[in-house]
Amino acid sequence: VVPDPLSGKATIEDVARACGLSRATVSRVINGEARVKPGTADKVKKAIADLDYHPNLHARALSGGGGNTVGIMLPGIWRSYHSVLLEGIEEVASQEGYDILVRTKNYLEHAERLFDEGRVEGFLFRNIDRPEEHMRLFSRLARRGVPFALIGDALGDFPAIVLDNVGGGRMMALHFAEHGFRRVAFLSGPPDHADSIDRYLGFRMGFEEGGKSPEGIVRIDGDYSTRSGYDSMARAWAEPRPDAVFAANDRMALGALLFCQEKGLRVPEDVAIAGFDDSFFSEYLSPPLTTVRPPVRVMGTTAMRTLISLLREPAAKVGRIILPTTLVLRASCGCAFSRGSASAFLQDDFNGE
Amino acid sequence: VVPDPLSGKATIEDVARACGLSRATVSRVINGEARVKPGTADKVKKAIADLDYHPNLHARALSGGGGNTVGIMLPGIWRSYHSVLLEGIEEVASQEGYDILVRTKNYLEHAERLFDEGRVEGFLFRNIDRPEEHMRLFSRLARRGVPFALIGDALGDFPAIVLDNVGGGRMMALHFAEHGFRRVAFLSGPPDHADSIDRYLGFRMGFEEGGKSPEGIVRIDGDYSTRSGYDSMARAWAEPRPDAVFAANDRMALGALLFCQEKGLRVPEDVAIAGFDDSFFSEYLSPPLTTVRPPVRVMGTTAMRTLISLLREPAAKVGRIILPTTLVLRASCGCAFSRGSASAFLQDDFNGE
DNA sequence: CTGAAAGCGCTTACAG
DNA sequence: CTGAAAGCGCTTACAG
Repeated sequence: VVPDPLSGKATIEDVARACGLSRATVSRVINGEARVKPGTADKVKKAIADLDYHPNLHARALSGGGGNTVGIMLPGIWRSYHSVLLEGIEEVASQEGYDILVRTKNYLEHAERLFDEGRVEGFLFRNIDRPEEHMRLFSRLARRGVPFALIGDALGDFPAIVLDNVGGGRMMALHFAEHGFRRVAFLSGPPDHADSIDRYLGFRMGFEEGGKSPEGIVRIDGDYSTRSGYDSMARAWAEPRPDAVFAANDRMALGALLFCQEKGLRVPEDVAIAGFDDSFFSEYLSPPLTTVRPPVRVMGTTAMRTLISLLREPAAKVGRIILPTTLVLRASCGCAFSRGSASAFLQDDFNGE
Repeated sequence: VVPDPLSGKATIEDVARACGLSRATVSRVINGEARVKPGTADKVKKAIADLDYHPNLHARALSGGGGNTVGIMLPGIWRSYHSVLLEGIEEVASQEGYDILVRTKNYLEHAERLFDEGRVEGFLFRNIDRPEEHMRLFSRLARRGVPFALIGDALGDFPAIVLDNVGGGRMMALHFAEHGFRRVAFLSGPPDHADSIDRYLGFRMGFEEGGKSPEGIVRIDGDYSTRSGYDSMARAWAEPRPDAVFAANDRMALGALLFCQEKGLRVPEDVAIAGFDDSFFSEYLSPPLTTVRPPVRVMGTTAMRTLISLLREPAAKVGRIILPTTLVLRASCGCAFSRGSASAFLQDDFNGE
């Protein structure tokens, strides 16, 4: 009675017939309902295996079963960061029986449609720019009761998985203090950007905690770009010279590094430099960049877990979940790892690309 | 008559009622069928807009409309490569009205289920390892008539979008010849790996074409790993010394570079080095690595176009599509770009991470 | 514990 | 050009 697997797929009707039961009973077995006689369930399971039966998603979803699909909206530019995030998300999704629909472009225009069409039941957003437009979308979704969570940047008070920026800044300051740096420049992002502000606050806090006077800190506003890191470094490099520079992100740290290269300043001998993000390029710079690493993969798993709990309990109140960062010490702060990456590459059989 | 958008979604029935027509007619308008009176169509469209109606995917798919979703199966380790690929794929998918289901892990086990459940109608695979298992899966899918295409590595004679490895090797050889290199080492991947073989063949071809004797080429087999690049370079660095080294991939080129660093050899003064892939780290090495760049984004768009044509015409015969590569000249081959990346970073407002 | 039946929201011959 | 009706493959009260 095994049907030709080539000719169409088996349906629940085929299974029911094969074991002499009704579709309803088969359905109950599939969905793991309690009230089915064990012997009956076994017969059904056998028939399912024999026929290589797979319940049709669309029929299930149509009749109220739910599509078990979520939309993951990522901006395209995140590259490796976004791949790691996706891995974390997928790991949890897979465990919980969800599939993932991904969009990296124009998701602002498509998100609602995906939901309206019944294609996805909820969303994870990694929003980074255009806060007003995101805010509008999120408000609409919230009003309609669509489950979603944000990754990375909080906006409004929607459920969000964010970084402990204060803690990251603090750790870096404590490390700077250990190195004995007294005069430091903080190359800030946009002065009104929450992440940058928190990194700065944490940095001040840690610096004092490390026994240094916060008077030794100069803050220079920028805009996160490599260019602005370069420019801010140029401004920072005035009398009295800083011992070290902490940039609000790695791109700005790279800009600062380029300035030093151009001026013939040695890093870390003349000035130490550190960043934030542990961007993919940071370990390849010369010297390799000391930085703060976000727990990217964990952000993914946490976000997906949060979304799933929201899917199951839409009324649940979820606020902000704050994830701790890690200090990554490389040569640019003066730690003796200079070009040590070489041996690491060889040992791990470095999996570049 | 505008229903509260909060309370459930409008159905085709709502639209039909709103304009006093039948569901069939509304359906025809939605699907752009010809035989509908223009005036009627307009009324329907207005009602659709008024009610903010979106056809339910599952109902559509169930009644034969097709789910317009494809599965993209990528190995997790590709990082930035895989993001760019996805962008290309998504661009075309979006234009053609398809959505994308992504899996980066365990897709070998899940691919068939995704199809069996009706979740996806076809696949794009970026397979890189375990050829036997992939081969088994692909054969089964082909037997069942499931549309799919491979990206990057061809396997069997399934539809595949591949790189012009011969052409890439040839371009590098021609460039080496211009530099006047006469003795060169080719650091090969596994001796039976098609990509590596083609890169080698192209290289020989180009070297001769450039007026140099292929006798000057030494080939050393490896396995693509950084470690093996290091070891092969150690073997290559024997009398008579090579002027230049071409590695079958950037990871091996990195290994070669590490060997040189350790031995105090200057690159490119003592020996030039080039790779293949333009891996994300290649431009950050010191010196930045000369390499061959695959058209990653175009591979994505081409793959998706191919899949869509297969979806529409399952019987169509699609073979291998070979895409050209680009030579990327940086400092490691002796071109005067030494550390020139700096200015490039600043000009483009380098979008790292 | 099990089954008959209604219904999910569409599409598509079949009539007219 | 348009509509009534069947059907896609499930789930889920409702009976028993």
